[in-house]
Amino acid sequence: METFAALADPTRVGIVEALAGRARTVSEIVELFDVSQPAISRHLRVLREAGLVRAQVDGRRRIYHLEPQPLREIDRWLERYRRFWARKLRSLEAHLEEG
Amino acid sequence: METFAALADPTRVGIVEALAGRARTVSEIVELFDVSQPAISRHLRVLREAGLVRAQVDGRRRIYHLEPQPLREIDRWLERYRRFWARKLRSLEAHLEEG
DNA sequence: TGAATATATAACGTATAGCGAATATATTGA
DNA sequence: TCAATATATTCGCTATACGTTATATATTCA
Repeated sequence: METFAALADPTRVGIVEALAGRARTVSEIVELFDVSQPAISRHLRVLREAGLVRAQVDGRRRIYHLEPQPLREIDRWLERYRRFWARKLRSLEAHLEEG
Repeated sequence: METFAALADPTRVGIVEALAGRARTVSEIVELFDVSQPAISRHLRVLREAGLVRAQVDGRRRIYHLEPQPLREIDRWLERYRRFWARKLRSLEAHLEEG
């Protein structure tokens, strides 16, 4: 899953979180982080290639939007593991009742 | 989230998936992939440090188990984004009805 | 005890990631 | 048209990731 690699960098996770609030231009995103504009553009490229964001061209600006599909795929991947923590919770409960 | 970085490598995702079936020794895991035993041990270390697996010592063997907690944190992180794809689905439905 | 087994670590090479500075490419507006 | 603005790309650097081979550390068992 390329999505995990795209989210492996904390700045990129921050960008995704910022775009969850609302769409933003590159300049707006640059203001949020303590890295240069080229570095942000590179992060945006990685996110774009992973399908996590989309750029809407508006004159000389690019308005970046969140694309939830890859996150949804992670959600589906996690399905298999939900029973694991359900089991953990049950055994924790059993332990508490017993103690 | 360190978990994303731990899952950024396909071999490590494969190990997590294998351990979802059942706990396994290092040798068993090595058999599943086309990389050397030291490479697997390194991947296991990354997964261990991210809290995704736990090693139970059994003589000279280590039995690796899945630890679901970090995956559960991803699940909770995704919570915020669920409304995004719900919205997308609604607008898709609206589009279909209209068309 | 000593050979075999299971796993981890060390050492080293190469590829890739991430950064800033400089530069290229559009686009806007005076 | 030309300067300013917005963004992307290139370049060069350093750090880190991942792989293999070699080796270290336990542990088992004949």
